[in-house]
Amino acid sequence: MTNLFIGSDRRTQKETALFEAALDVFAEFGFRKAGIEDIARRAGIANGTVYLYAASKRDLYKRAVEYGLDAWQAHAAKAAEEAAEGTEPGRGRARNRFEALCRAAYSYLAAEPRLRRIMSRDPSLFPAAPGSAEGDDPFESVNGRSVAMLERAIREGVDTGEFAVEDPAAAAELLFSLYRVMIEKTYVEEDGGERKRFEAGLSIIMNGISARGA
Amino acid sequence: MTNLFIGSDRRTQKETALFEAALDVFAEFGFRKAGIEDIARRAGIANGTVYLYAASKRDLYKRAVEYGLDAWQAHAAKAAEEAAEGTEPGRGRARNRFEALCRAAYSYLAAEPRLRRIMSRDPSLFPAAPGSAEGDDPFESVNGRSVAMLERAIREGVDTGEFAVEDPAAAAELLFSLYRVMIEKTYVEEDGGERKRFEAGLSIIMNGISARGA
DNA sequence: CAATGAATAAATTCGTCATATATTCATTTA
DNA sequence: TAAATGAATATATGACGAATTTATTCATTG
Repeated sequence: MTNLFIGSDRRTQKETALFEAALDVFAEFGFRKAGIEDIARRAGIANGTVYLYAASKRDLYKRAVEYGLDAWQAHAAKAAEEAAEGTEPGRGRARNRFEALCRAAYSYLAAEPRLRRIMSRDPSLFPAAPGSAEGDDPFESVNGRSVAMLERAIREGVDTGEFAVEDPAAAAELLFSLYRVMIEKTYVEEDGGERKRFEAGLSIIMNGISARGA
Repeated sequence: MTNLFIGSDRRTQKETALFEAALDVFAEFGFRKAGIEDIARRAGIANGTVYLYAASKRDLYKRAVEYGLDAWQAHAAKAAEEAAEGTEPGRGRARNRFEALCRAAYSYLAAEPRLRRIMSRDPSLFPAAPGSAEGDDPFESVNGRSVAMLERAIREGVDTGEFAVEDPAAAAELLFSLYRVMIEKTYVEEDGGERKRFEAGLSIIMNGISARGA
């Protein structure tokens, strides 16, 4: 173990290149028609090297998508934190955090055609997609964290009196589902009205969870 | 194919029997594995008679589902009207109508496993389902009427000051989409928490569209 | 003349081979 | 000597025709 840092660093770089290439190829061709050879070439590694980072093509798909979802989530979480930082607790902080979370998540995806494409092709990526059963979500971990993030944001508002929601957990689940629809509407229709629909939806939701007196 | 629009009583009865049988079989086996012979037998008519009411198996599917959606919609519309009847305009009538509309639509589907099954099997039945494009909705007519019904209910509330919504058309579209999610969550998970999620969602929406002073 | 159901056309399944591509592993590299 | 390679191998996929099932038609019927 002469240089553990460089070793792990190189490994991470290679892994990143692999997942980026995988996202490109899976997005362009879908799971079936995507080729390991193509992915390996684009990542600048050999065919067999792929199997040092994933157990199978399916596993590579899962890891690459998880990598993409993680980046998306991290971006949204960061934006929410930054929005909350400038505000005093209770003085609209929960609203700011919640709204920033929604906006950042939405706009990040607008700039990530690969994830949109992949999710469009493969509805099973979302928990309650038709055909999937209870424990079926392959991204339970990421999606679960997203729902938890929403729930925390809502609870903060409820605690400070900014929000009035009877069941924050159920509300978070519902909003996550609603979020899926907005995404669908965005990538499926692409009629130029997405932004408007997003704003209309966000407005209703913000109003819907806000306490009357606030 | 003969004239499909001449509606004698016998024909209507036969048509109804055919569509009912078709809903049964399509729900049980899905479009592909459903057999015309099976449907005809259950409807008590001969094989060839089916083609007096539909141009093809695909057309029969479309007509049968449309028949089912029509019944669903009619039920919800009736419930909304009845709820509105007892209330003076402006004195909570819009709220009553809107809430009744949502509840009736939801509970009707809970009692109609065939429609749930069919929609579950065939996500393309809904306008913005993955894979479908702009003019792709085979049930544009029914779905369009549903959205219009929502929009009218919202506009009534806006006019009387009960609701505060910037863009009723966008809101109606959004709510219709949200409705799809509730349905998905209902028939996919069946974990006993549907009712709770429905109530949580309806509460946020009702609050979200309501005017602050109302 | 609406309705029928046997006749016909069309679609689907199944078995086989040919091709492509996912995966392994003996060898090389750094 | 652990990580990486890429040719070798196993597995999956696609193409094709025959066999079978199923959708659709239409001459006949009540």
